[in-house]
Amino acid sequence: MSTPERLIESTRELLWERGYVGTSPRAIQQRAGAGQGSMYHHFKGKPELALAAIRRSAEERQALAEERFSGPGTAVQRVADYLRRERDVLRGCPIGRLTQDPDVVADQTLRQPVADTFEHLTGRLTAVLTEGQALGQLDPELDPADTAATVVAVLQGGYVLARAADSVEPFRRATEGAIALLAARELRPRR
Amino acid sequence: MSTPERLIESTRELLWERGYVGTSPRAIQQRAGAGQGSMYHHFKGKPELALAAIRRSAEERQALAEERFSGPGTAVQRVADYLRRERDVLRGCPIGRLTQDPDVVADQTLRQPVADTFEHLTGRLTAVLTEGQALGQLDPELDPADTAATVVAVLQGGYVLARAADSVEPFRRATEGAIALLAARELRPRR
DNA sequence: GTCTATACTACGATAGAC
DNA sequence: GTCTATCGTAGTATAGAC
Repeated sequence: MSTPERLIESTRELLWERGYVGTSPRAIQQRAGAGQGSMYHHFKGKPELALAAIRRSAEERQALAEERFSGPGTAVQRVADYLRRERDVLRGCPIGRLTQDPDVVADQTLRQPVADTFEHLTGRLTAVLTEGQALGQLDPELDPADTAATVVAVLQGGYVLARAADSVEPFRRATEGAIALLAARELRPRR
Repeated sequence: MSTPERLIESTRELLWERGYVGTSPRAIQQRAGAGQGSMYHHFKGKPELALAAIRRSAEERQALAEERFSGPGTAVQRVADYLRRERDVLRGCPIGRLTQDPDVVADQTLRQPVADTFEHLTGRLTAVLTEGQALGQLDPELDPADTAATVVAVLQGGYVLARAADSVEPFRRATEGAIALLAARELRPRR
């Protein structure tokens, strides 16, 4: 891997683990096996490097979600698949994490990819739910956009609860609870 | 207010705004209007001060939640009241925020009050839902513990979405979506 | 109790040699 | 492109005077 590439990847890992304030240029260089001068040759500084890292993580996250949304099954099944996807729950969400970083949230440029990711996620979920209603799988009374936001929030909140408890159990409960609530709104296929 | 008191309050504010890594003894002293020597006279250092601050915020949070849970109304109404409580959404949750701080999560002593808060919250919500079932207000098929975790997660995730979007709108959608899902499980009173 | 002085490390970056 | 030197500021604390 090239040096800029290694720097970006190291930054991604560190942002995930320690956030923006907790990530120093020094730490990035060490993890990337690059020197001081090397880093500042390829990037203007910490903010520029962080932006590259955040953008990449955001794209990755959106692609990962897409895999599940475009899978087989009814609307509820696809949402359930998304919520049950294998996740490294205790590590938390590399994107959601950044919302707790005042320096990221305060900087329009750094916040944008984070905002985009959640908008994209919510939008795709809304589409899945709307489609489910159109196919007669799902109660038409359900508000797709609100419900989509609920699903994404359960996921993000599940990470929070899991890290607080140092256990995946609350995450599992939260997601299964949401799936059950959603499943209750499924319609029987009329034949 | 006494000096130790002012130091704790300043630490609470800073932990909320900037997290553990982002909060320096210097900043605490300045906000509290206390000198270097003064702070180290009353507290051994940053971790001890943080512990006092986190404990206080955790207690405050639990008390605030209790107000809603012990209010009037059906189970669903009380949960809805809790979710709709006035909140400074864009500031985020002072407790949930700490789960993104690796130094807090890694330290058993600092993490404990955070874990306690969410356990207490989930436990009380579980009780409210169980009571609702016992009173015939709520579908007995609903799993109270899972659903309680879902509700707390929606709240925490709602903060994340709101901060990402720099808008309270996703928070509102997520909570209203959850309330609607829950309301659909209410039973009509038989008379 | 509070203040000032002092200490050492890390942060975040620039300069200039190679 | 990468390295080393250097820089000024902040982090986190201790020591000792008042």
